[in-house]
Amino acid sequence: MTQQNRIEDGNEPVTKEQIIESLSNIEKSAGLYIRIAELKIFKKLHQLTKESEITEAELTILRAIGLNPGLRQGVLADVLHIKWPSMTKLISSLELRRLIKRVVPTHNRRSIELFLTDDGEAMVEKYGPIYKKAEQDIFSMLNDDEYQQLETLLRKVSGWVND
Amino acid sequence: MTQQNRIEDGNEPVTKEQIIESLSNIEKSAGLYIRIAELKIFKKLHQLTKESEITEAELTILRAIGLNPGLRQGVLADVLHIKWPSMTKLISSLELRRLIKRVVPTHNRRSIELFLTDDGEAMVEKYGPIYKKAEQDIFSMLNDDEYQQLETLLRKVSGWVND
DNA sequence: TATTGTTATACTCTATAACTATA
DNA sequence: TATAGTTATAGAGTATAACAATA
Repeated sequence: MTQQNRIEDGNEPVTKEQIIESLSNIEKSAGLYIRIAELKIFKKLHQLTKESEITEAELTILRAIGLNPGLRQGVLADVLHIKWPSMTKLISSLELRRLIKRVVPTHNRRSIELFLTDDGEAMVEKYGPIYKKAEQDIFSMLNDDEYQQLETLLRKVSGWVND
Repeated sequence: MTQQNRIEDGNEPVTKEQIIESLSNIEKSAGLYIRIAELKIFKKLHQLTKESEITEAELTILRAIGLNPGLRQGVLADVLHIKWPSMTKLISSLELRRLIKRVVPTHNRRSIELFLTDDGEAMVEKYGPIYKKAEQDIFSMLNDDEYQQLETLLRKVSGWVND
């Protein structure tokens, strides 16, 4: 807070472009780009989230359950890199809103299987396309080929290489 | 985390691989992959951060200042998609630790220019390679060509296309 | 004893808005 | 009035550990 030595007048100010240019030149920095890209996506989605009844994370969970009825939440948490306590909260909230139901199977009463309710399915139907459109906007600067490449590379990096 | 293979009465349990497979089939989902990749990176870096005197975000800021002496923090905040109040905290912390100095130029006393101290430069020298090594690990499943492609594509997505 | 999930707590991040000061 | 940065406060997200119930 204390003022310091006022030296060197007449410096040209550093512009955004110069910073980007210089940071880009730090050897390998895909990690930095991923972070920036993620922040951009997050901003966009956050905007959407404020206007909708559901977040993108919740929608992903609903989709996963819809595609895999009977899914256990622990398994889903591991796949999506979400900690169990966080998943508990998310699932509880979704259940409160009647979007999913929990079923305790008789053969193993310590696990809980998840299913979509009709409302849950309707939610996926409704917001799926909206979030898809948002994603298309985010990646609109890539052509189809490039998008495909990016997807493939990111799948490798994320460890989701099941082909 | 590893056992899933007990196939019990009627419905077989859903495995991680099945979830990944099914989620992968949701048409366009690079956003999801970016998030997962980011989480992986974050985990790795967090590990490093706990053991070092500086976080990756701080190191990026130091690097940016080192490469652009006289940088203003508002400009840097915008480039890195960090809000001003957050940047204020980060910068204050770095100043307290004597890694940077703030200089108020005489020609515009409401702006503040940033410079690295010798300690700051030493910090970049010390931890730069460590974080670089971590990044190489994270992307080790890509060959050089693939890494290059990924970097180029992500730069486009992040809006850092200055070429 | 190991698995599956929950609760409680604390800590980091970030967002927002109101504020100071300079121009 | 606009710009540059700060402070204050509150909210979301996540981590950790301790806990309960089932196997």
